Amino acid sequence: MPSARRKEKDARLEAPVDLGRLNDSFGYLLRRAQTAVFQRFFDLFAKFDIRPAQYSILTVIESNPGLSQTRLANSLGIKKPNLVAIIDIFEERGLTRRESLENDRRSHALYLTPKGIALIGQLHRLDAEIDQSISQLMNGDERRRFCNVLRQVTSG
Amino acid sequence: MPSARRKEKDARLEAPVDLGRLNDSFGYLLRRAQTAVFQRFFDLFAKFDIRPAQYSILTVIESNPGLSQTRLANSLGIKKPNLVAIIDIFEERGLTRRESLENDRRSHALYLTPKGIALIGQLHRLDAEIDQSISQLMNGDERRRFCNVLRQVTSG
DNA sequence: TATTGTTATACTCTATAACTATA
DNA sequence: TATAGTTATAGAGTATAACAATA
Repeated sequence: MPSARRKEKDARLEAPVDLGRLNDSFGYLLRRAQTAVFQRFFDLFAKFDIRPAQYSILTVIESNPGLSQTRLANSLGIKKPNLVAIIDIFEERGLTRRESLENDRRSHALYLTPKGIALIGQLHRLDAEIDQSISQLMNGDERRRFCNVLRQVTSG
Repeated sequence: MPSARRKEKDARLEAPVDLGRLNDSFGYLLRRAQTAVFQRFFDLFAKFDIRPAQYSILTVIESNPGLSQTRLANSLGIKKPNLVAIIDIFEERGLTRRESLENDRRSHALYLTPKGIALIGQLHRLDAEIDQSISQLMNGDERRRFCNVLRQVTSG
């Protein structure tokens, strides 16, 4: 296909489609925005071989050293069975360790290793970078308001 | 386990976990909010055996009668191959139809059937219901601002 | 040579039931 | 009898390569 026609065709292909009611559907807008932000996380974290969910898990272990897998899973809305393989991989990579408790030997206390602590510091910087690129679209008051709205939406 | 201890244990299990930096991560808050809203869509649409992605597809066909599968897929950020089975199911259920084009017989023009039109009307009402429950957390100006921010985040 | 719709396929994410060892 | 962690497994959702028909 000649380049002129090619361009014409591309334009038609990318011509605006009317999204109709979706344009004003909070649920749809939220979905698309979340997907876009996730993609940025994915790309930025790729060089550390860390995915968004893994980042959130390391962050919670960092802030709550010694917590159990059940509490960790509940806090992030992850099912316990799906956490096992993730923690296994962290241990293989030397990022976290499971410590046995003397008073309840069913439970494991989770901790970051020094290597894990070093990594999460780098990841936080990337997270903050993404956050800043979004935050610049708003002023400080708006950002606080929107974060609160998002928290309210999440909890009920 | 006695009921008193049971309660004690539940409290400990549900005790607040510090999410650390995630508490101020727009990406994380967006993710959790989107998941929560999706769950509401999922539950509300269940009685029509329609999932959120299916709702968005029907909506775009409604607003752009005769568009092709490629344009439909591009507009919603869906890969073409993943659209095929969805449209097949719509046809089996008598919600949409593919019409052959005389000038380009590779392409199919998509249309809602009368049954599809009736259904999408009901779905829009449910979508509006969810939307209203979220919108009441803000005033009108905030909602418009927030939607604009979400659109900006989505487009880059 | 390029594009539309399609098939096949693989990978991730998520969800549930059931097991084990402890309590 | 109940709980923590685990295993196995099944279902969505999503991604890519490659094909046939058509342009």
